[in-house]
Amino acid sequence: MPQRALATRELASLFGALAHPDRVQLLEELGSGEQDVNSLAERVECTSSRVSQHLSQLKAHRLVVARRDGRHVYYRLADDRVAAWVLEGLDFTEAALLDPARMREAMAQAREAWGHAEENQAP
Amino acid sequence: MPQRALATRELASLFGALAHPDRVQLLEELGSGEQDVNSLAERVECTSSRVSQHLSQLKAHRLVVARRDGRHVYYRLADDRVAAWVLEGLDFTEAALLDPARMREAMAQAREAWGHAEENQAP
DNA sequence: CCTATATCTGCGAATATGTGCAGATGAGCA
DNA sequence: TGCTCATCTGCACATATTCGCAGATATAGG
Repeated sequence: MPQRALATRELASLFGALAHPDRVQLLEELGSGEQDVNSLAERVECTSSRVSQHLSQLKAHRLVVARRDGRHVYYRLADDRVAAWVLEGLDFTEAALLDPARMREAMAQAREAWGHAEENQAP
Repeated sequence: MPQRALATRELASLFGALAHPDRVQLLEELGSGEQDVNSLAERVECTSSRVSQHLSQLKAHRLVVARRDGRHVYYRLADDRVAAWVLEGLDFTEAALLDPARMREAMAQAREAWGHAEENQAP
């Protein structure tokens, strides 16, 4: 049954489109309503060029849709169900972070990525 | 609020762990019960070495847990809720594949990956 | 037409991920 | 102990992603 294999492959591809902190954050931001590229760029603190590229990926996977108004392009979540499903993952991750080992690991990776230390939560 | 940023980063990392067809298929296979590495290797048609590596990644993200029995290591889904959440994505993907454009694209990628043509569905 | 703003795209370098293979580890059995 | 099977790990190479930047397109207003 190639149909099932195709769906598996497609699902992995969808996960790939979500496998970047900026893109996850973009979906989070769009959860509270549509925004244009520049606003989003300020929120996630990176160039509008990169945000545009990220949004292209999300759009290619039907996660967001674009609407042009004048010189601005406003993006919003394409499908509430899919968006809810994606953001539901945040619950799992927050729960997972309650595990001290995983929390330490996540913080270590975050430090490495951000280049500075965060305040400690629990000793 | 670094807590939210950590969760975002962690969620992206989780998506990264799922962003491979073999790993998605492994979770699908484990949905019907625990299996050892060799059985899984036969199912996904790749070496046990690679399957072992994939399972390590899934285990690092608490998606599966391992149980040793003699010389065999049996893996199973770690959390039914998370597993259900992951596999719920298959519904969205299958629905997305009903879109002709995306279906063609997915089939093109699949052909490229598998190195041979599948039968056509609709002209 | 020309300029300015907003967004998108192309390109090369840095980085991450996947792959295959050789060999290590661990468990059972003679 | 030595042998074998099942699984895991380390290393080198191939491939894919990300990043920053330079420049292309699109739109509004003079």
